[in-house]
Amino acid sequence: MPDRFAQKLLQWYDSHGRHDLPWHHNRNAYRVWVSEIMLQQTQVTTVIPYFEAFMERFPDVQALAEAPVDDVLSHWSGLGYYARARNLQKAAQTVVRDFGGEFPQTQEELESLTGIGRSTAAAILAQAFGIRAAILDGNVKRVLARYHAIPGWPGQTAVLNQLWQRAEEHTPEQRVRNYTQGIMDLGAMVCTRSRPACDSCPLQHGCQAYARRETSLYPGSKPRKAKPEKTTWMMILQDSEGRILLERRPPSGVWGGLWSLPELDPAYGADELQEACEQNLGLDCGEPELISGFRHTFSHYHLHIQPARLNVASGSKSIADQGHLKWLHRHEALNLGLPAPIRLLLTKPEQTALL
DNA sequence: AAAACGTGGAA
DNA sequence: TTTCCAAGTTT
Repeated sequence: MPDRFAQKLLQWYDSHGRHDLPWHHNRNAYRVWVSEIMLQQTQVTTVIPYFEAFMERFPDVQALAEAPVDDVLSHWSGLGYYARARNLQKAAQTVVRDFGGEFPQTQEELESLTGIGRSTAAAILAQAFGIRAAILDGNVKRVLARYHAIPGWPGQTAVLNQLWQRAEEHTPEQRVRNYTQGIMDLGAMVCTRSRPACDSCPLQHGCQAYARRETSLYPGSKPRKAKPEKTTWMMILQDSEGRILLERRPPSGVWGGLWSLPELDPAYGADELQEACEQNLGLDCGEPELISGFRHTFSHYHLHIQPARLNVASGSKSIADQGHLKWLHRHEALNLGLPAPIRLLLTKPEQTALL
């Protein structure tokens, strides 16, 4: 019995798939690569404006490799998973230095570039070079888990291995570019997470989950865990010129590499805030003004952010623009790749007055 | 193997 | 309001 899976999918793609996304134009390995990295765990509609601006500023791998890292991060600000941006530039430098500015065309070499894993490498091979390679993103996982009624949560290695095997089986020799785009489109537009449009699905015949009317059971859901609650101080330090102090965050950890308001351990307590601030930053600070905090929810925990505003004597400018600290005016600060919640703090109308 | 890594939209 | 999860990879 011949496998009609790819054939039916390609037929559907020709009339119903997405043929007009920004990275489909002027297609080359660089544009495909950047789009694939941006699209990791990120929806298409979110990525599009970032992709356009990024390509305007960094039109090729050379431009990206040579750019200041702050420039790269600022173009990523608000997109999340900032390690992607740092890895992207590092990989660009590798491509320029080790591959003569041309992207390699093997799975192994692509995966050697930081930020490129199995699925992204395959996507680049298929999309940019038309080389047969199986992808397995969230869309494909959902389509295959349903089509073959594969039980369990894809986060489990055993489940993931079955999905990869099916992905490899179905990937055709011909038209891989359209096939990989098509199966993602099907997952995004027809085989959706909730209320899939099975009546207009080209793979309805043969779909095990549909045959049992159990599409909602696949893929299995992630076991839920309670999110830990964390607390932190965010200091708004302002000098007599109205400038605020920013610090560069360490490369690992949340908002890695971005500039943010200086953060202080909540263990200090509100009463020790001034002293702790002076001690940590080496400044003469005034009395802290506590501002009502807010809770920010991350993937794995809740963060209670407690802002505090301090006026800093302009005499204590010795640390200005040294190391990881920087005095900036508000309009300059917004262009430095500030993480979204902090940008929120700086720009929300009801909170702007704080600065 | 499991946790960490972000943000915005949908349910 | 809270949870889930979306074109995953790294540690």
